Amino acid sequence: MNYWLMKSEPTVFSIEDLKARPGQTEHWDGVRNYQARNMMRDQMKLGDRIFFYHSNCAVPGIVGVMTIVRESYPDHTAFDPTSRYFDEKSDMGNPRWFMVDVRYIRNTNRVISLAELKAYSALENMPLVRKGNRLSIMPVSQAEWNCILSLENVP
DNA sequence: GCCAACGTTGGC
DNA sequence: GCCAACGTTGGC
Repeated sequence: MNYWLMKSEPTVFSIEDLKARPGQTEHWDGVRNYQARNMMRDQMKLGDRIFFYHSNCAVPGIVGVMTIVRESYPDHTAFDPTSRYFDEKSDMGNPRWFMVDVRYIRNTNRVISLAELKAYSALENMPLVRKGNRLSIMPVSQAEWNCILSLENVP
């Protein structure tokens, strides 16, 4: 099983939004970065665990855990001219962008903030805490996953 | 292939 | 709102 972290701006799509969806499941559309796409398309597998991260908000940080319930398939919003994610260069015969379906598992006991994550040397290699890195989807190692979960109950 | 201009991300 | 960092675009 692989571990991941996925970012979303809570004003656009929050963990509460995911929790409220039918089946607590939603497709993760709108990824328009090749590195992130490649990870979704080639490496994300059913059952993988994912940290849900709230970005661009008052307290950016990890807010919950979700899992993959459908592996990659074409992101249909790229074909929709009315979508903010429309990409005229993606055609249905040879889609450029992909997405996966994710399902809510749980909220973390508290928000594990970016500021806090930056304080742990065990996490210093995560793209998340590296200056200038803007990857919206990134792999998380087993050790990093365990480290982060262990912070959940730290007051 | 180079690189300047531009757009986006996302913390602060 | 600011701005640093980075990715993409397009002229040449």
